[in-house]
Amino acid sequence: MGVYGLPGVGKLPQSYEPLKVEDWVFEYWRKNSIYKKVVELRKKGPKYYFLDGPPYVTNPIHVGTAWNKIIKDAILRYQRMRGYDVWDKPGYDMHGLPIEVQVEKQLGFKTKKDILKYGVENFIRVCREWALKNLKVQERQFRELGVWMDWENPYRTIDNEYIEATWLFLKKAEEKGLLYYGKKVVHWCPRCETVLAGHEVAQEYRDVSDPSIYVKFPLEGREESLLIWTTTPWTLPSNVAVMVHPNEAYVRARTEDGEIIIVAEKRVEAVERETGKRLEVLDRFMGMDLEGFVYRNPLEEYVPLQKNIVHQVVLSEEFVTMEEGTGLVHSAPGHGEEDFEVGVKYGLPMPSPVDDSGRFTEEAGKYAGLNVFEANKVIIEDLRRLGALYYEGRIVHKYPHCWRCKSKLILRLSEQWFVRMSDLREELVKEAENTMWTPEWALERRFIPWLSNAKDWAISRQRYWGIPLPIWICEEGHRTVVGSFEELRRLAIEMPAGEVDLHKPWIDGVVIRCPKCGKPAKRVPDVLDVWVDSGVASWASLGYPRSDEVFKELWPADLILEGPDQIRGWFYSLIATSYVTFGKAPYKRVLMHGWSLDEKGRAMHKSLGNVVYPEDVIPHYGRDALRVFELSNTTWENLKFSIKVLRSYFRNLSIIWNVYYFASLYMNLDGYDPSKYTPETLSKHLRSEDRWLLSRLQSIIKRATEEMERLHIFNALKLILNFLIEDVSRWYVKLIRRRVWVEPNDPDKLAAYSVLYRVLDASLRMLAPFAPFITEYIYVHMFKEHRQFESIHMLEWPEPEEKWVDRKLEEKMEIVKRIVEAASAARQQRGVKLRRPVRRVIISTESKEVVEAVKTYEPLLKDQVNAKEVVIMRPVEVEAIAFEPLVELNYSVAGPVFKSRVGGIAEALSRLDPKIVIEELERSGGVKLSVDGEEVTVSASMVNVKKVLKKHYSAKEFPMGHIYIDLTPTKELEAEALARELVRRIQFMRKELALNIDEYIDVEIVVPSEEAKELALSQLNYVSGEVRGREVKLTFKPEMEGYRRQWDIDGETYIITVKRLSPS
RNA sequence: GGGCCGGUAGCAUAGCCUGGUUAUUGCGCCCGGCUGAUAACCGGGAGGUCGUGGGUUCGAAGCCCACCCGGCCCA
Repeated sequence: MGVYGLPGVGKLPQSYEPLKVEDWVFEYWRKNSIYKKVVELRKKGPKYYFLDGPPYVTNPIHVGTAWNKIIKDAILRYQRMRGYDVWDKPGYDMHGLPIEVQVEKQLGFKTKKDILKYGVENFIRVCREWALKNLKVQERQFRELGVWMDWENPYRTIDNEYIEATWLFLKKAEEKGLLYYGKKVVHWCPRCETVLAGHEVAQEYRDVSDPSIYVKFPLEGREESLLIWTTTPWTLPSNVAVMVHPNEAYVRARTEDGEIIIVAEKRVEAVERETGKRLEVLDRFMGMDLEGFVYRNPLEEYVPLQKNIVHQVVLSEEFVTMEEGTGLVHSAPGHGEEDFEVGVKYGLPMPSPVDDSGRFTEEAGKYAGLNVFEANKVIIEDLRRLGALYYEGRIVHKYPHCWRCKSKLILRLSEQWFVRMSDLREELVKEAENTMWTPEWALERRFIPWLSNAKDWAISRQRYWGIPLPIWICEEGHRTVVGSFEELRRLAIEMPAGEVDLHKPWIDGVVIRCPKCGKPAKRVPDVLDVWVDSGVASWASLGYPRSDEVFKELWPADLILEGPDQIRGWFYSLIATSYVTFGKAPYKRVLMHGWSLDEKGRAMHKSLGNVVYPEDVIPHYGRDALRVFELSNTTWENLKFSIKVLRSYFRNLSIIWNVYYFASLYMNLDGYDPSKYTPETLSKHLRSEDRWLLSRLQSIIKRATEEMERLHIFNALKLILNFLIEDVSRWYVKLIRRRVWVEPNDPDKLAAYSVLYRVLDASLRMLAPFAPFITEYIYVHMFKEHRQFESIHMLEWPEPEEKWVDRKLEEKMEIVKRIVEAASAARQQRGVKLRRPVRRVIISTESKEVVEAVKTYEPLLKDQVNAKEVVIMRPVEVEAIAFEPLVELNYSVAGPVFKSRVGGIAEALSRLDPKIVIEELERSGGVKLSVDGEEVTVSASMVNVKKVLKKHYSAKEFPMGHIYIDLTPTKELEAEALARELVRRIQFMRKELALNIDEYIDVEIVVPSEEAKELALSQLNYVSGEVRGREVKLTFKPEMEGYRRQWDIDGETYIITVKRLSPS
């Protein structure tokens, strides 16, 4: 692409002010309907169905929610730049208990009865208003982040078409025989008075302190008792059995009180430890020997239902553990999931004498009317009085709570509607294996195990603000599941007047004719688990089944993308509903992102007060910095939200801004025309570093594209940022600075411009999906004139151009960088500034690569190390030039011979010219010295001859050799050094005067000495050229009027006066 | 109790799949430099039990085992 039109490059403001940039861009997008145009532009491209996971509309979004949508936005923008026609309908999850709870709180309700008093219709109206209000808040927040989705047309789970889509699922479940109404032990919230699904329960396990009691159940017709352990005394009135492990050893043991109890052998010690009571083991037998033993529940006299139950010992390998308790497990099938399974297996009775609000019913006799948790202590007291309590303690353990109202949950037998997911486990796993996940372990180690263990899905809730179950039941008990509104209309014999609203209470007014017997049928009162709502989104959001046009074209989704909580949430509910309905997974690809934590790595919680909202950071660093910070995080790892780190990304953006500002400044000044001067047209004038940068760009494009395709977007972003900052800003711009400072129309300069322009253009496009504001601003101000499009987001993601790839050149540059580093280290160790030119830099190496690299980049290297000459030598050659011999006395040999005179001899030796000493030694095997008037002869064995670096050399190692700098001073070098010092100070003063870059000045320099004057005079042309001086005078006394400053240069004082010429 | 992910300098991180010179980068700190992109930038330095312990190997940050800490999930 790239239809270049108008000449000239636009100019940017000097400093990056994110809020100004972003406000401007928002306004630009709005005024020019940019989003609509981008969508329109891609209409003909291949389809890309992205399915948005609907956020729950309770609270305003925080930086974690923001992260989710920002990742989505970056990927969608990328896909658009790749030419796809992206489906970007956002969604909102708007039903369910969380909203009901918040509304109840707002209205001051305590129980479900308050809702009935208030009126279901009114209550639902308030819930709807509440959801809509929050939707607006979230929508505004998402737009504020620069997220481009179809905000005008979101999918909402409360709309009639959407609701119908859930009906389809239930209809299919019914047709396939997967829907059933059954008794099951479920987690129940006594406050909300409804069942909760497994994934809802999972979210809220908290540490609580509960009783931990050991209870004796006397065996019928024997003297011993079974000892059981429980943390829920309130389930004892519902006990019907005790489970033991058939293949574990049990013992009869005498207690300190002389009673006999039965306990697992492996638990004896632990029980003794916890209760602090000794046990005397009498004999031992296997658990299976206990099967069928009958015992009495000590509470039977208080609890009428207990009287009709024959309590027995049953066997279970699965549920009896030797890890805790006594090895004998109290079993109440009405109040425990495992107990329930055993109850079914053995055909045990399943009392569950607890009502919806968690109070004991009449069946519980003495305890009727008591809240089960309050009943705990009453029951413990009763057991104590009856002599059945062996020990009472307390335990802190995890216990499930209601995820919305935080009440302690109870397990309770209840009749609910289920979808038989447990039958589909294997098929779901097979289907899931066909989907592609990033990271892979999320599929293999989290999702597949979850699917293989799928439980039947309790989809009914005894609540109000939800999708009413589309199930009607007639007097004969026949049930009809209605699959669409059309079908409902056909079957209805009574329908309320007014607008159709598939919520309660309107829908409850619909009476249908039973298709089986023709009798009237009424709807069951329950609503759907809200997870069904979002679960059907893959088709509901496409308007299916009311219309199948879009559905046929798009379904299944190309990508979904959510946090780890959705493995058993949405990732699951999507595939579950879809598999039941269509026998197929509704998505091809899943990207799982991490959890967002606070700076210290703790989860963000309202109660901890550590929640960060986008509004907290945007005013300081802007949206792009927030986005880039979040997008840089390894997507599937947790994001520690740190303002400090965010700030460093803001700085990165500032540097990038600076690069574009730099380019815009000079290109604009020179009227550079990027359509005329391109790397292709100036190919002959490209320097090695120009070709290097072009090659680097191709590598970056290639690798960034690969990373994007793998959904490793953080790697792509880091590559692009690093390229712009390290390669372009810190290296290339530094290299070309002098080239852009020459007068216009020099092809060498234009070549640099053409490369910089090419690189900045491609990089900006790659950065656009991540930082849409700053890139748009720069694009519109700097590049737009040469493009046919109004927005950078209408352009295409760059393609690598093979013709510019030169890996060798890139490798050679790495070597050059190492050399430059070593050279500046060598200067520094001798305190020689870079501004001071040196005679010669010698690179000592045996490596061919280094030789080639130096050859390729010689001018660059000379410039960067500021040397008159750069040469390569072999180590032996360097030795001859940069080293000189040094003769030292070998004390271990000379010491014993000369004793106390050794010090004087060493000194005398060091005063001699080493060359002569060596010659003498070679000739005669010894050298004569005169020490304190006495002549001594030092033999060859008494000295060490070494090679040391000459005084005027500094050396430093680099990975493939050594660098030697010849620092020998000369008049010319002195003069040049002084000139550069002067230039720098005059430039500084120009800057202080805020002169235009192209303005001319008069300069007067007061020099400290004749010598300095002479030096400066030889460089006067250079100085005036560099600082745009019309007239540059050297004097000994300040005379000229103007801006004056006194400077210290290497310990001498210079007074510089700068006079601005009247502006042209 | 079980599973998954993470643990690398004061802080934040790369490398781990596929073992191999002196462990990457940024922030901060110390010293120096540069200078018409400049509230930017460059060089040098200090700073590391690569969570701990064991194993495999000529060689382990990396592979294996156990444990500890953090986060998430399951029960």
